[in-house]
Amino acid sequence: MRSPTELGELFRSTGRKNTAQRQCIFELLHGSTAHPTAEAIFAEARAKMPSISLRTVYQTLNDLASLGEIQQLDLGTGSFRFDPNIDSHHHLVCIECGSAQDIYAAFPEVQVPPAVAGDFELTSTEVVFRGRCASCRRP
Amino acid sequence: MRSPTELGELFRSTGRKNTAQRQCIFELLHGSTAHPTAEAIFAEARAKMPSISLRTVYQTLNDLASLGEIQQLDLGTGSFRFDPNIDSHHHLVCIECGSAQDIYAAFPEVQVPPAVAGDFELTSTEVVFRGRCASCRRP
DNA sequence: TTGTCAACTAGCAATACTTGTTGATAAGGT
DNA sequence: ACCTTATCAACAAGTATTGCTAGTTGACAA
Ligand SMILES: [Mn+2]
Ligand SMILES: [Mn+2]
Ligand SMILES: [Zn+2]
Ligand SMILES: [Zn+2]
Repeated sequence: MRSPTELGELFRSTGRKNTAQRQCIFELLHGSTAHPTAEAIFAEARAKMPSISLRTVYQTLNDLASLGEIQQLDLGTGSFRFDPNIDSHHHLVCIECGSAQDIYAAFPEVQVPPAVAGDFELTSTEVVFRGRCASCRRP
Repeated sequence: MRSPTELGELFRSTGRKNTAQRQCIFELLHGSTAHPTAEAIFAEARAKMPSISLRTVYQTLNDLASLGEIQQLDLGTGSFRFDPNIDSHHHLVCIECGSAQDIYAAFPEVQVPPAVAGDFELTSTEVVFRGRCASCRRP
């Protein structure tokens, strides 16, 4: 995703408002690699802006996602994860603590078998590796 | 998963009871390839047993899953899908109607990159293809 | 700078899916 | 047939997300 300043301009140019709450969320997301949930972002935002509401966090995340600035991922951990990395990539997810990390690898062999592919209009291919992360293995 | 009769015996031998409601659910799942939700199974079961409760359906599905007779899949469609096919396989999911079909293909090239693999204990690798199915394409 | 107005915020209600609880019931070993 | 206890059905509660609304605020133009 773009810088907080650029996102402010993007929001204004699309008829949205560039509010302090939104800037706060932009800054938290920028450069984050933790794949936070809405609740996690809410907790961080609240530390800087105690009055911010969870509803505003969801609203802003949804706006960013529909503008294509972040990805909303369902990694099977019970709630959506938000990812400022919009490149095509895959994920490694800990089944114990839910932590997720990027896997940058193209898997060109992963294709829908020809027998099925004809009738189906493919839009995305997701690979999720699951297991236990280093810190969950050493207790 | 095994036949409804065998599942009845399995339930009894694991200290569970083989009730009419459970047999009904076993029969609905047996040979099904639709990856139904709990609600879908509830609707079908209710047609045959009007008094069955949704709670009982969830209970039985959870029992089957913990016995390893079915898989509980999160395909990102909002609710769990239940799969009597317990072989290792992947899925093709329609983003419009939510229909899911099996993809039987081994992707041996799909591996966690070595730089990451060392610290991570891998338990499963899931591939989900998303797009629009044949009937959703022709309106 | 200031006025105008649509968009936004916060708080709370509602929804969707799943699990917890409980008195009554019925399966299954003896 | 009896007794024990898992299960049943109904309802309540929990979790994640979205809907609603009255008051507030940012953006744009005069
Ligand atoms: Mn990512
Ligand atoms: Mn399947
Ligand atoms: Zn972990
Ligand atoms: Zn479809």
